[in-house]
Amino acid sequence: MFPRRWRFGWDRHTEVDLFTDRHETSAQTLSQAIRAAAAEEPDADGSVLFGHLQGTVVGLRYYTGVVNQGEMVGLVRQPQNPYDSNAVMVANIYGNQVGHIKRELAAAMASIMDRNLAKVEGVVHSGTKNSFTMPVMISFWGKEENKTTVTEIMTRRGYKLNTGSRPTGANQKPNNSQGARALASKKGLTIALTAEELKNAFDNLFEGLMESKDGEKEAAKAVGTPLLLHQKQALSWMCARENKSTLPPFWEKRGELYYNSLTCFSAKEIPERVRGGILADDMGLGKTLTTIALILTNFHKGKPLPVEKCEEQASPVKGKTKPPTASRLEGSISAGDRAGVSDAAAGSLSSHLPQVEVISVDPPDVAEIVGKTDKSTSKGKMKATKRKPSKEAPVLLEDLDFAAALGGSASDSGSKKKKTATKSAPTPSVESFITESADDLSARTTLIISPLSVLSNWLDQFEQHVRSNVKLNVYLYYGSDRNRSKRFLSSQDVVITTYNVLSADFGNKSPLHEINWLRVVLDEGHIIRNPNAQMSKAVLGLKTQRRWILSGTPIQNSVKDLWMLLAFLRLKPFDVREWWNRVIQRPVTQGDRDGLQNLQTLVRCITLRRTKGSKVNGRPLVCLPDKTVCVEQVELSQSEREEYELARNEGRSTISRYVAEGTVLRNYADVLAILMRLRQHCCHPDLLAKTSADLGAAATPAELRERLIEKLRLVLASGSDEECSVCLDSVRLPVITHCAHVYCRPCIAQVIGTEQNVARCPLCRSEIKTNELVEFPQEEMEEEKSTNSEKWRTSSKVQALMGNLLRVRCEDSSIKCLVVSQFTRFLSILETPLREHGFTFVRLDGTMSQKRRTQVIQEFQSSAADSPAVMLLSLKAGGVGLNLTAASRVFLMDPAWNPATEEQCIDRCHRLGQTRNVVVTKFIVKDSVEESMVKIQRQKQDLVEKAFGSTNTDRKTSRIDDIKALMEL
DNA sequence: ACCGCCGGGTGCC
DNA sequence: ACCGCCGGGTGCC
Repeated sequence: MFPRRWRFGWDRHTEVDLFTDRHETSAQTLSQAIRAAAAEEPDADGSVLFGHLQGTVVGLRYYTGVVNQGEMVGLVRQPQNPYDSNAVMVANIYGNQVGHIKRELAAAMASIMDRNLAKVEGVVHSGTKNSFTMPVMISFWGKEENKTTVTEIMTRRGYKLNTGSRPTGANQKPNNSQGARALASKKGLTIALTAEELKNAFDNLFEGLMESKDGEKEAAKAVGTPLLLHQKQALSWMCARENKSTLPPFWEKRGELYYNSLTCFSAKEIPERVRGGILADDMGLGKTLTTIALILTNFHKGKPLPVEKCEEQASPVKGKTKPPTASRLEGSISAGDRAGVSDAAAGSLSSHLPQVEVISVDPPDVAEIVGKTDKSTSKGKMKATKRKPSKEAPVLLEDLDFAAALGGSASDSGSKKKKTATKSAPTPSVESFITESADDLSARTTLIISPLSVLSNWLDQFEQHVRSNVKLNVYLYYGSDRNRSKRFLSSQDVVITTYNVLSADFGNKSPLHEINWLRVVLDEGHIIRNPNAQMSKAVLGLKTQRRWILSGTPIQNSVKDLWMLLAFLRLKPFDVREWWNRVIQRPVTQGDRDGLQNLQTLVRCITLRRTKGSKVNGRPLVCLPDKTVCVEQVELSQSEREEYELARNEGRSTISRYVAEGTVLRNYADVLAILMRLRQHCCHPDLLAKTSADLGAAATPAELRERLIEKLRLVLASGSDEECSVCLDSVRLPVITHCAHVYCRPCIAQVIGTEQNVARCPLCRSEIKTNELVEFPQEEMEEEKSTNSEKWRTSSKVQALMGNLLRVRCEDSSIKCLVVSQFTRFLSILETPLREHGFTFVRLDGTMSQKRRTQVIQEFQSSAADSPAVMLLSLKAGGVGLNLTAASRVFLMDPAWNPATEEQCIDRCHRLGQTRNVVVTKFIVKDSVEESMVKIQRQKQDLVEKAFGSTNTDRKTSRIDDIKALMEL
């Protein structure tokens, strides 16, 4: 009798769940259980298929979960099951239980699952209509080293793992490479992608994800800054993603059911929509502004956020001073403001005047509600909790935005005619609406989570882009005295905090995790890519209706990075790691084209990305001012020329000897040093001092090596831009091999890694080992800056630069200049004449701390009268993101091997935000190695443009050719 | 009759 | 479950 009674208990339990909250509790608890199990989900990477076997799902009649033909099911251990501690539950995608695995098999599986020896997965191919049992295909995946153990365990219990090819996924599609190849031969289908193709596919995954049909949308009136065309498109897209109830990718309606074509799962209820997405525009295209516009434009039901308007225009919002009237709100609002964020921002936050008036853009019902709730809360601020949907919801077609929202598409650009709105708003289909009942209209607040470093930027941008007469409640949730009142926070329009604060609060009665947000925005969302990080968990724990990720670089390393983003967006069913792994990650990493195709579809559906180069209707998103590049030939003085020729002849004879011997590559370090010396001669004689270590005759090969490496250290430490012959780009994280060749560490590591036996240097075929690679700081600290002005002397190139700088200053003293060199010591030399001629300047090189860099850039970018006019910039300093738009003249003091490096540098000022025409001057010494370098640069560019097909060997010989050409041999 | 066989009751873990 | 298994009813051909 006992078991029977217990079964009643179990049944009653589920029944109670069904009664109380069908869609929440029962499904939720199970899916939570699965989610919890999935948290331990091992990485699918590197797992191999051990084999598969047919099993049986029993007890179907006790559960409500149904499955379709070909549907993937989850196999979840149930150690607490009172009948059998080995129990394995079978559940569908939504976490609804389907049944159990038959006892004996479950026992075998349990011993494997509990010891984490394999990940066990199920697919149901037939018998889905059965009432009592159904067959299930069970496959075992895990680390290679566990394969025999797993096979043994199963064999011991009488289960044989089949290893032949078989359908692994839904739809009987092969998603492992063997299967794919086997099929390929039969059906002429695709074969697995190569690693190369895969990498390219990732790189391009996010490219060009502009949904062309989305039209544009004007921002609400409260947005003071006019949006650019592409920003209106983004706004339109974002509003549509928040308002329209399009099914998530791979879901389709089949009769009464919603069906997922990848997992073959179907459900009666509409899958939870992703209300939000990834805005992955390039930096500088205005993600922040677009987001601010979204907040103000798309409140509930597609209407603008009800904002109060200040009667008086008195508040000097743009100023840095705190308005005197701020006192009332100050106490509550600015509690955390001062924790290190700019005064200007804090000023704006508390600058709202008490006298308020509802802006009339809102339909009457909303206005009324605002009026009512106004007094119900403290101090005249709006509170949203009492807000309720108005039943009648009068449709005001005068409200273009709203009409557009009704029509399910945004307004045409510029078509402001009311009749357009009326016409283009056909009877809205139920489909295109938010299910209003499911909407919590009481949610008001947008929570923005950002890295600390850009926190102040948000505040600045709110201030800059929100009309100064609009009272937007923005609260900075930061600092030890931050206001943790839920009531207070959820009455704000916007709450901004950092990832660190969020994760510090998490699990600690965090108010942020109890509030029902209207919208959560993750700025630089790619930083939450590690699902195990506390930060990520804290982000996933937030309750919100709409979710956005802003990121210029959504994928940093691999597909894996994407999961966290999809999980945050709650993209069903991939927010559960198992489905993501099974349907996307594993197929993709194994090179399955369908998997990649699915991934692309997935990403495409939720992402908008435009790059600086993107075009809309054939026109670039943003028009940059002109850029002119000119070369200025520099003639060496007689004494300089003599010194140069001396060095050249010496070097030439050495190198021609190497060429004759065919040992150029073996003596590469020496060759580079010779070239370096010549290049330094072209700039300034004093550059040579430290790099002229004499090679001399070395006693032992080891000693020789030592010296070669030392020589290379000097070459690289001087800031020279050298090329890695693996990636053919400028070396990044340079390392020197024992044979004295320079590569990027990742590049050479890959070369060594892919070699089965002994790895050989790509340049000279010497044996190389990882532990023999010599590393050094990217740019070594300059030796004491003893370029004392007494011994200081000029050079032709210095003269040429100074002439230009003086001329520019004479013509227009507001023009700022970048002076760029590969040689940081050259920059030091240049400081003397700059000072002499009264130029204010700053310097940016690789040795500076991140903090100092930002400081310098800020100083330089300032438009203040006493801000620096010149920046001395080391060619490789800073990343690509550097913004130096204050400058409009660029002087490239010396040519780089890699023209792309120069381009990158120029792009730091010729980019979004540049208002002036940019003039670039390259100084090239006539009849010198520099001229030859320019020639080679051009050839390289041609090569790159003609074909990517040049192999490594081609490049190696061309490197020798380069050197011969440089020395005119 | 301490068996075989029949047929009804019953059924996940 | 159109099964297997259990256990009661039954019993030559």
